[in-house]
Parts: sequence; structure tokens; C-alpha cells
Amino acid sequence: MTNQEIARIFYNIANYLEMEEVSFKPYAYQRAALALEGLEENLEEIYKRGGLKALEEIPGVGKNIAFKIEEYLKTGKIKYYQDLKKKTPINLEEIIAVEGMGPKKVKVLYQKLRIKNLKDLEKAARAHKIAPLFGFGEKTEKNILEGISFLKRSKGRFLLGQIMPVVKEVLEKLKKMPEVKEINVAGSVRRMKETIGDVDFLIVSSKPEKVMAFFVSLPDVIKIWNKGVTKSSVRTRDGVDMDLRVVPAKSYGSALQYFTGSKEHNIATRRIAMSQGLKLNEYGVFKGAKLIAGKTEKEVYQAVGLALIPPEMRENQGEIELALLGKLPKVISYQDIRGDLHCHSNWDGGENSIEEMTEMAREMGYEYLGIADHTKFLRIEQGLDEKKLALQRKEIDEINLQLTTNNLQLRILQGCETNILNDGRVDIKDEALAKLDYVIAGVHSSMKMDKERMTERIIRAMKNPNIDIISHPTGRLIGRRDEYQIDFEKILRAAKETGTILEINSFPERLDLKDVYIRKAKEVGVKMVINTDSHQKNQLRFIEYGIAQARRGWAKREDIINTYPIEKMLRFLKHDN
DNA sequence: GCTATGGATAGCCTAGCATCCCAATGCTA
Repeated sequence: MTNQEIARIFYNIANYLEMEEVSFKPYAYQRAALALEGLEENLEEIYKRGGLKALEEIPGVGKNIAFKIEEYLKTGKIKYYQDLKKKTPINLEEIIAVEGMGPKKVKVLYQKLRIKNLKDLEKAARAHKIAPLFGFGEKTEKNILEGISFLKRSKGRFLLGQIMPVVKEVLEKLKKMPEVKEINVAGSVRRMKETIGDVDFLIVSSKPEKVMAFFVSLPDVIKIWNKGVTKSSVRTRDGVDMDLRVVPAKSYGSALQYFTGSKEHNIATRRIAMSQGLKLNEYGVFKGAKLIAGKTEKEVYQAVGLALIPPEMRENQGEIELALLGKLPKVISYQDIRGDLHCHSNWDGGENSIEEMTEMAREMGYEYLGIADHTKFLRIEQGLDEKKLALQRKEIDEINLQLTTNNLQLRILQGCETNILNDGRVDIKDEALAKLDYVIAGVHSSMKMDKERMTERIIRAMKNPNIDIISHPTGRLIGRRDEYQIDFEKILRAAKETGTILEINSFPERLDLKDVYIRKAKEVGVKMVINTDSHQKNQLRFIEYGIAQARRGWAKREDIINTYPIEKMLRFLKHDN
């Protein structure tokens, strides 16, 4: 996770420099940070492999930044950054997390009101000291307070996509120990919740002392909360708290069930057990004093008369009633996806070429991959116009030709992600849209529109016979931005009527549609597609999070169009292919 | 501070939108 840490520091450096109105350097640091975030290899490994020179080969990293990475790898800090922080004793990172706040505003607030951190900011806003300042006003002050309250609501939680790589790394390391007989992650990670508070690992071990000693000495551990024979707790460098528990083999299933939760689900399952004269707890299922099940989760559920419920569904939202009747829906599995219809290439400023994305899709065993680059309205994303789309078609045709000649199953589709303008039209002419294999449309601007207008705006786009899919339908960014105001029921009805597909966007901070909306869509019979919105090839792996969200929303395979072979999948689109 | 090419120096960093204040600025995609 060093890459992410250093990237964070570089973003912060960029912000400090921007505050000081230094030109161009902030941009350089931002670019370097972005490159580090997208690296496949760990910086430590890169440095070990080729030293400074290898670091400089990373695009956007030159001599100076390479030195700073080296310094961090060796000492754990970067003096230049420390000095910047010392010079301006402002917690820039914390304040900038408030939507609408940037380096320039922070500077003014510091100069005029000595605001150094989030607390100062909130106090000043509450005391109405901000509105009268030049360049600020009533609205800004209100937005600041709203932003702070939003941050507080999502505080202390990590995105699933941030946590998962850490969890997998620890799991792998522990699995390799011969002393570890069984291991799994429990808690909200296992339920694949969109945000995670802390991580619980559960193991069965012949020599718990040894496993515990290893666990608390993992290289990323910065603090040991406690260390015992049955339970140890640590904090990692990323600020994630992790627990490791050792349980007896005969109780492994019941402990896993207990620690996976959710609490509400557990309360309900215990009640079911009680109604049958049984007792269910973390040690097992008991009839009187006799243990009748506990070794595996399956036998625990069975012992109380329930079918095994997938962890993603354990929220006490009706799953237990269905499990009792043996009518649990068979939710989509992690192997069901045959292709991804939303990824970006270097045509619109994405990291990788269509060829590189193709290669990755091949590695993942996909049958199809849809390139859906941004269109012209989004200048910053180097959106494509009609002309460029036509040029891109040629490149895609050539790649497809090569794939066919080499007898490969994979096929590349050309789509695009058009922008739904304020009036519901999109920024690409219909003739051009008709020539593509399919079209995605999404809202990328004017997100504070009122509910009625926003709903109409999206519905009008859905009525366009060239628009097949609506991307990230609610626009939320977890922990950063609320959904935009829409009448979701109306959107669903329109989707059903027009045959428009709604996207489940797998990007860790989007996961949009979210679980409850997926369930609603499914009930209405609206089809969905699980896409990654990748801007670089490795992000195609985010599909896992989208599938998890679909499972949390009880979606079956047939609700998701990209579980189908290409020909059948295409039939769900409005486009004639 | 990085990248590209002129190998020491130029060029990079847009455009829409909200807000604040009625022309300019900063933030966000």
C-alpha cells in the first residue's frame, strides 16, 4: 500500500504548492500521484529491482520526484513535505475534503480567520464569520456546513475497494503458514459492504501463539492494540484496524457465521433457532447442552432449518424468511460475467490503449469488451467528437480482425459515454450514435438540479432510441457526494418502458446503482449491466465490487445482461447489431 | 517538476458552473 501513501503525500504537496500559487509544480505532483495510484507493481519492488532509474521510468516521475520516493522508502517520510506542512500549519487535507473547498479558499480563511482545521472551519461557519468575507457568501457558508456534516457521516470508514487489497494480502500471508488450518475474513468485508469499519479474520490453528506473533509483526502493522492467544488487534499504516481470532475447529462455522453478521441477521437467526428449541451462538448450535452443529456455516444454517445464505445477503432484509421456505434467489456468481461494457481508452485520456485493454480482457477470459470513451462535452477528459469516434471505429475494426485471424473468442465493441446535457439531449449527433455498437449516457454536469428537472432530463435521454445504457444512474460518490435528486421510481418505469439498461458501476467510490436500488430494479424487471468504468486496464478487476453489489441487491444472473453470450447480450440493447 | 526535443529550454494547466457581486474567481469534472 506504499504506492497509495506516497500518492496521497504528492496530492497534498500539490495542494500546498497551489495554495502558495506556485505554477506548474502542483500539476507535476498530481500527475505523478495519479501514475503511482495506477501502478501494478509495488514501489518497494520497483526500487529494489532497478533503484532510482526504475522509479524514473514511471511516467510523470523525474529525478526530483524519484528522490522523494526513495527518501520515503528509506525513512518513511519526505522532508520537503514536512517542511511545507511546518511552513503553513494548516491541515489542508482535512479541509479540502469538504466539497467546494480548495487551496485558494483555505488560504484566505487562514489569513482572515486563522482557520487551521476542520474544527475551526465548522466553528467559524456556525458563527457566520465566513459569509461576510470577500469572495465568500451565505451560500458558500451553508455549503461548507453541509459538506462537513456529510464528512462526519462517512468518517472512520474505508471503501471496500481500498480495504480489499490489504485484506487479500494478509489472507495470502496467513494462508501460507502451516499452522493455519482454516482461515477466512468475516464481518462487513465478507458481506462486501460498500464501506468498511474494521477487518476481522478468523482462523483455526494448531499453534495459535505462533500465528499471533506473525500477525502482529506483519510489516504494515504500526500499532498493536492487544496480543493474546485467542485474539489480537492491530492497526496498519493505512489506519485500518484488524482483528485476528482463533477459534476451535468444531466452532469454526458458527464463529464465522457470528462474526460475519450482520447483527440484525444474527439476531433473526438466533430467534429462529430459539423457536425450534435450539440455541445458536458463536460456539455452535446446541440442543440443551449438546453441540449439534458448528464446524461449517452450512451445517449451522441447516441445523436451524435454513439454506446457506450468501454473506452478501445477510442484512435481515427478508433473506431469512426465504431461506426458511427454501426459496432463496440464486444470486449472480463472481464467475458469471462475460464482458465489460464500460471502460475508457487512451483516446479520451485513459491510461491504456485499446490494444492494452484488449489484452487485459483476454487475460480475464472475457468474451467481449466495450470501449466507451467520453464524448466532447467533457473537454478535460478529452472527450471524442463525431469525427474521432469514426476514426476510433477503424482502430477497433482492425483489432477485431486480428482477434478473428488469431482465432480468439474475444470481440471488442465500440460504444461511447455521452453526456446528458441539462435538457436531456446528449452531446453527439444521432447519426453518429447510430453507427456505434451501443451507447451509454451519463450525467456529468449540473448535478444540483432539482428533482423534477433531473428526473425529466434522464428520462428524455432514455427515450432516445440510440441510448442503450445509463451510466452511474444516481451520481453518488461514497463519502464525497450525495446522489443527485431523482425520482427513482419514475426512472425505473421509464427504463422498463424504453428498454434502457441501468448500470451497476463497479468503481469503488461509485457502486452505483447501490444494493437497494438494484433490488427495486430487479423487482420491476429492469435489466442491468455490471461495468467497471475503468480508466486503466487494472481497474477492469474492479468488476468484483460491482458483482458484490449486485449480489447484495439479490440480482440473479438473468437480471444482468453481461452474463450472457455476446449475441444474446446484444439483443437486450436498442441498437441493431 | 516533468517531458520533449533544439540538449538547455519551452511548454505544460481545460471549460463549465456556482458563487459572489455584477467581472472575476475558484472548484470540479
